[in-house]
Amino acid sequence: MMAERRRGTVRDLRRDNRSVLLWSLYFDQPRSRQDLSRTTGLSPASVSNVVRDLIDEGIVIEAGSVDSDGGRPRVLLRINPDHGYVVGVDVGETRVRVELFDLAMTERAKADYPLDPRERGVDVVVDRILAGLAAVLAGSGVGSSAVLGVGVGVPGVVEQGPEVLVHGQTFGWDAVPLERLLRAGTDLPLHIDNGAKTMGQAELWFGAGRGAQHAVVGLIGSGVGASIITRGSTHRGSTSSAGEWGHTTVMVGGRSCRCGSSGCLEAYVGAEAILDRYGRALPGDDQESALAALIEAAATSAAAAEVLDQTALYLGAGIADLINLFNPERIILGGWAGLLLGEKLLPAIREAARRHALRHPFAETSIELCRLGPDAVALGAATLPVEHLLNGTAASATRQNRSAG
Amino acid sequence: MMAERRRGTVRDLRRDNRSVLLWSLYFDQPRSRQDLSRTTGLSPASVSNVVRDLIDEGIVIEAGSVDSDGGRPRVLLRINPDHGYVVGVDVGETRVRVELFDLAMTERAKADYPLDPRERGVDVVVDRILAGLAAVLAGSGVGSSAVLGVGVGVPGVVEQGPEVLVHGQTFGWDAVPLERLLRAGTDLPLHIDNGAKTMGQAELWFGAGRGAQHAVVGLIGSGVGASIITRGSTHRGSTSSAGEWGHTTVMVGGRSCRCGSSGCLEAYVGAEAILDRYGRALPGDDQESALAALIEAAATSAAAAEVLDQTALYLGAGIADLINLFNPERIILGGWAGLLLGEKLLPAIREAARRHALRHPFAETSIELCRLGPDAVALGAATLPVEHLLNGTAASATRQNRSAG
DNA sequence: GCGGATTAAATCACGCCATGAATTAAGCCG
DNA sequence: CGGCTTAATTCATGGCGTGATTTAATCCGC
Repeated sequence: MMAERRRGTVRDLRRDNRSVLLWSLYFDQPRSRQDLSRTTGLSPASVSNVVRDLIDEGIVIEAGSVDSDGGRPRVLLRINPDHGYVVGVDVGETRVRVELFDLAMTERAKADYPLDPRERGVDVVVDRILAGLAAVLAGSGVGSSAVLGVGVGVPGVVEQGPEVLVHGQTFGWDAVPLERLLRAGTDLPLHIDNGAKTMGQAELWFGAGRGAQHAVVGLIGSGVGASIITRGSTHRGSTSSAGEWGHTTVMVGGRSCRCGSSGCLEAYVGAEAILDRYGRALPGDDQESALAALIEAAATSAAAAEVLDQTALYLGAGIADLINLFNPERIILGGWAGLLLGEKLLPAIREAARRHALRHPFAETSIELCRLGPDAVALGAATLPVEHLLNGTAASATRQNRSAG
Repeated sequence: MMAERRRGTVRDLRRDNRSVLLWSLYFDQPRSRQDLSRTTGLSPASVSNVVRDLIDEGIVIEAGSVDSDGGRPRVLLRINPDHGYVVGVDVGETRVRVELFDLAMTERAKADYPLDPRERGVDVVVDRILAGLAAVLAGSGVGSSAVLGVGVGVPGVVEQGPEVLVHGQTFGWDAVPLERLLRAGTDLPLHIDNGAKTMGQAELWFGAGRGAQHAVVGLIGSGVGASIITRGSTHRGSTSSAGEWGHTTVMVGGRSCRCGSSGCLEAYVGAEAILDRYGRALPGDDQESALAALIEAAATSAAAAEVLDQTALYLGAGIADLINLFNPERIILGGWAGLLLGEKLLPAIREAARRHALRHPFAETSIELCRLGPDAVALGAATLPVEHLLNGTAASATRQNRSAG
């Protein structure tokens, strides 16, 4: 049942080498066999052998050749974007979004369902997801058998045990067996993860985190979360709940937080907290436009400017904590509120972080903004099945199970 | 030069399997081949083959057999404690300690040199280390060629680049090439690391952290540091300075810290800070006895009790931050001050951590005290060459270089 | 337009590996 | 002292990566 990743046999060696080649190619296309041999350390002979298999399977295709001056031209290789398709689902606080991508992560179809805050029941969300799945398949003309898997990003903690359980505080979900519930409506491989983590992975693969081994993607919306990347992959901790940056304490005995504690970072720099600290009416009927208005007002209102100054101070301290503890190469700030704040306050945030972090690790860390838009949650969710394809884990096995089941 | 860890060839596969067997055996001795086959997943045939090599090399020896009722008895295997020896060095703030162990980590010799705070120059420390090395070799009768390597735990950040550099704030060291300097006096393999990290590794291997995949070892002395273990090994970050727990901000705009920032955890729960916060004269001419006296006084003095209550509060908040960010299985509290405080305050610390951490990850985390004494820094440093032996990296290569040089 | 030079890629022979099956070793028990 | 049982080794087999060799595909100079 459990796809125990075996090691130790000579066959696993091949799978690993194959995986190394696929990863290398996926993030640097197109490339020649020679080039792959150099960067992976595998011999040209092995690259040839493995690539032949990959071409036979249709994962890799030849893509023209590069001119030479006096020798056989190098044939360029790339991942076949149409070898398979992946679906990413973003279960957000106000909507369920489903997107279908090819392997080059080009969007091929999209479906969007608003989610009434009063009806965040599991069954409603499951319905939306399955409806969206059917819609993107129909809309793109992609057959179900061509889909490698479905990634789902959800709010709350996702416990990756023998049965995947979702604990979503904001949704009132407690130990919801989302995978099992979705299984009733689809037999595609499912990958469920926390939305902040999928968004972090999207930034890591395609955004501001490209190439980083150690990074933290901080997400500021109404609340505050983070995705922590160590050694090139997302840190989950012992029960998959790592990355709760928003509830680290930056002020012992400070403002009370909706989590029940006090002095949490989220109680100062979350959008809700910022607006609450300002304490006056602002134009805009939602948090997003209200925060934009507050930032606008800071040019003329001392009170607004003061709130933003404080926000930069606390946020800088929170970032400094990440730098001191993790020593990352990069801190990437995102989320809708993070981007709004970052555009205006990034210099102030950097300065506050500098003051609160140790000199040496701070000097080695760059603080940047996310490069991908709010769709990054779905995009990141869609990378989950791709990750399995590149690793050579389960993908084909699950496919077999599926056709056998 | 650089011992690039190769992968991909069928030979590396053998090295990996060998390593798996060695690790498995090292932490669960003695065991039969059968047992090893079961727990590692390797076939009995492979275990036999690899073990034969290991016995030929002298790393593993047979150690009796287990009675059977009606079958050939299982032969028990264990690591040969005398296959080689390792040296651990603890460069502390007030002394240099050098210890020699066999592979079972039984201490075979020890040398101790006080370090005058006025003479913490690099040359003095190097002299002490080399003198201690000579002393433990002489004292144990172990020949230099039988030593697998020397681990050195130092205060400050250790940058593991092409040349190992030590940045020690308390010692006034800036980019000190300690390895190169020691190399002038010995040709043994050297492994240099931060003292908090070596101590963390000692607790992970032999103390309160045994078996944990994710843990944080928090060390409280005059200052505050930590060793963060993720996926079973120490997290170093991009420039090896990760784990600076003491300088995370628990109180924006709070007490100023010797690092130049303010509101650092260390400015509240470091021994120096605690004594400073109490602000009255205490019996005892050093921090250690003064802190003990303060804890003693808390039984009768409301002011002393108040200081300790506050300490537990801040420390609990700091621990909660670790829990929220890392979601570890265990938090292990150590350092001389950490142990003093922990003995009295552990319930209060746990309660403060509970209040500041999210419910779910807190419930999955145990908060304990270190089990090893203050010698753990040297012990942990000595595990560094053992780690290389178990991994099959460099050890033999370095040995060859040595005899060739 | 054609051979030689040049570089890329595929093929081949070899050595090494893990493994299931078969075999040998080493003890119990009646 | 033979069966019986279990541990450990040995053997034959199929895979694998690799350096050396061969084939493929281009350019260049004449």
